[in-house]
Amino acid sequence: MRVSRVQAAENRQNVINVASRLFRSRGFDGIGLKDLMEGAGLTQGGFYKQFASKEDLAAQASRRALESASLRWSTAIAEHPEDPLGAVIAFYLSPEHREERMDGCPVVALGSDAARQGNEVKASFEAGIKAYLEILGRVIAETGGEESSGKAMAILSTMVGALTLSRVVNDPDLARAILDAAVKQVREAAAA
Amino acid sequence: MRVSRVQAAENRQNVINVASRLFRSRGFDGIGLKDLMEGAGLTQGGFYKQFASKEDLAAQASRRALESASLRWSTAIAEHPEDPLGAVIAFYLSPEHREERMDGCPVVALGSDAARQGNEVKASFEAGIKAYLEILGRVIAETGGEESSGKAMAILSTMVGALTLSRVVNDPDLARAILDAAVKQVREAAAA
DNA sequence: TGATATAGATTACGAACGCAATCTAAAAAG
DNA sequence: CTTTTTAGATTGCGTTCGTAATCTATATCA
Repeated sequence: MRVSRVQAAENRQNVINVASRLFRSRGFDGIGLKDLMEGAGLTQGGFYKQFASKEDLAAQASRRALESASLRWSTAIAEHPEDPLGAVIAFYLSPEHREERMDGCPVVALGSDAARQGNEVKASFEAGIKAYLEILGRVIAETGGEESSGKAMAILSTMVGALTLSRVVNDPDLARAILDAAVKQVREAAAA
Repeated sequence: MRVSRVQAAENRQNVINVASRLFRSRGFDGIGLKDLMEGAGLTQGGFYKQFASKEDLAAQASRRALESASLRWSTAIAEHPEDPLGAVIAFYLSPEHREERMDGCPVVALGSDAARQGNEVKASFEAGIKAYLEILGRVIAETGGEESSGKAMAILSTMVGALTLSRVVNDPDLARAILDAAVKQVREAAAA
């Protein structure tokens, strides 16, 4: 059945939102177009009226996921203006974030997949990473010394790496120790 | 055709070695059993005489990849006993390693895929990560202060995260800046 | 040494699933 | 009312993992 123009646009956005979560939880190759569309309450048939290809959707879903992720950073910071860095660390390097693959950071959930994708997907990630870095750079500029750009890159690296490592080990104690070690190093690096 | 016992064992090892490289370059879901076996000069049919399932092979290939990776660390350190940390950094955080997905660090090449796999695959990663941490811990103990265990975790996080980030962006300058920033932070963290 | 059982490999097959394209019917827009 | 746009069904074709039947050279044992 057909729906109104605004409805169609709404459906399209819904597909992107659903895909941004399903890709994160199962990987780009881990879910097919059929399940993807059904997850949005539609059927596979209409897919190619909305997207050029699966990779097209992957690029758009990646952008959406990264936008929502950096929005989460901004929100956390706005809620704790007295300790912005602590606010970001508190949720990013938490055991909860470790379990929350579907709604968590797309760089960790899809990083190694994204490295194998085409330029469109990478462009989405690049934009999102730049947004992360800008936010981090502002937070650090207030706190510590200079060269906040490079420092932001190093801190983001530590955070992404720690969450990645914590997810690929079985031992929950080791996972937690890695996150804790990262918290400590990020604090020290930001203050230096 | 049937081959000798030692030949069969050799073939088996060869499949694991080939898989450890092909999985890294295309992802666990990015390559099928047919291409995997053909890459080892065999055919798809015999696969289940050697492995219980695709995930079984994934677990064994992951272990093999991580063993070869930490061997590379040890070799680099042995070649530069005067600056072991610098030796590891020099190749791990290099633009060459960024391009070299097929033979590079499996944590970066397969990290987000591995997080979605079962316990066997994760066990392989956990063992490899512990090997990384042990090597790093020894290197740091010589160089800087105490609490080398947590420090090693933080440093490994930074290295894994930086290489991951450098691979998911298109801009080569940004990729390089991220690696350089990580080099700096790792040096400082180790000396602290 | 010679007969036999069997491991290792091959081809073939099946059911499910992948992405993509085409066609249809219907509703919205003009 | 006519044109456009859309959801959805259907179809096509390749590929996926896994199983089964077959073949043959190797181990094993008499």
